[in-house]
Amino acid sequence: MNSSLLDRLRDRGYRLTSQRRVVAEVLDGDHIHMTADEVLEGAVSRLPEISRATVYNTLRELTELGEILELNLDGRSKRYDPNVTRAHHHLVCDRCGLVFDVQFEVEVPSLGLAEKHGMSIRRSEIVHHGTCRTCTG
Amino acid sequence: MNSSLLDRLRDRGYRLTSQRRVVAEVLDGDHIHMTADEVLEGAVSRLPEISRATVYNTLRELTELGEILELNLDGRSKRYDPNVTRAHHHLVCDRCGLVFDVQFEVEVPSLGLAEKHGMSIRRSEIVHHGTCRTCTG
DNA sequence: GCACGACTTGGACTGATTCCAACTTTGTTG
DNA sequence: CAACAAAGTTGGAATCAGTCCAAGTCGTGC
Repeated sequence: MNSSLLDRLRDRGYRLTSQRRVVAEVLDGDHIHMTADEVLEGAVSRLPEISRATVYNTLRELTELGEILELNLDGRSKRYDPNVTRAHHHLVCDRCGLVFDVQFEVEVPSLGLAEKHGMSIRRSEIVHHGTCRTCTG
Repeated sequence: MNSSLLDRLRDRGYRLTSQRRVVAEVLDGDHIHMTADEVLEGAVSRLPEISRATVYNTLRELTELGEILELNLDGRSKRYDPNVTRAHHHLVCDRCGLVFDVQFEVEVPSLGLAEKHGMSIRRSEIVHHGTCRTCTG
């Protein structure tokens, strides 16, 4: 999954730098919703000289390519979700920012023409907001 | 609707200040999704000496009381939606931040126990991401 | 009308993210 | 394999949204 991501990058004319390799490596996994800072932290532990700017650049590129999803779940940091293939909902604790995936077999119904207001829709997401067990106390 | 919002505030022990009145007034409407800055701008035009901090305070209070919804649609500013009674989706342009309401008669299916991961869910939202006509160019 | 506590204020501060100009590296070409 | 150009990286400055705070103001109940 990860090597093929790097392949796809190269095929699209992106250079394979050690930085991109490391970021891809850090993001690998299934129920991952890391902030840019967490990605940086993981990247630094593998490649100490990597910079914050590069992590942000790479996350933007991967998002634009559709390889990861950029999530604005709470109003704090964006989170990045490498699971773009299996549709799923997100469950967010509004207090601490904790995120769970929900594999829920209900499709978001697609919109009719009138409802689209002339927009082209790229993706639809379902987010459940609440409070996690720890924060409920 | 607006006077009753002020009534509800007073009933809960909040003082009726001119600032709160003005913010409530600015937020009144049906398909409104203003940023804090836009609320401030509207408030200043009615009460020039109102401060940014007060607008933020009031928006937080109204959100906590459930009188408005706080939306994190794009990664930029939060937006505030006074329509809390009629369930609806949001349609967001990821380029310019434009928001439309979609009155769509499909409920978000509620989650089973296992899927809640021990969380208590307060609200569920559906967001459609895309590009608006202007930004598609 | 007074007093008390709730509310407001502006300016400093924080956290997240973007920008930038100089430097480095990759992939290509001869 | 050496050299080159373009793409990528860097760290630090800058921006943007939002929060915090101590001092001053004002709504409300008596």
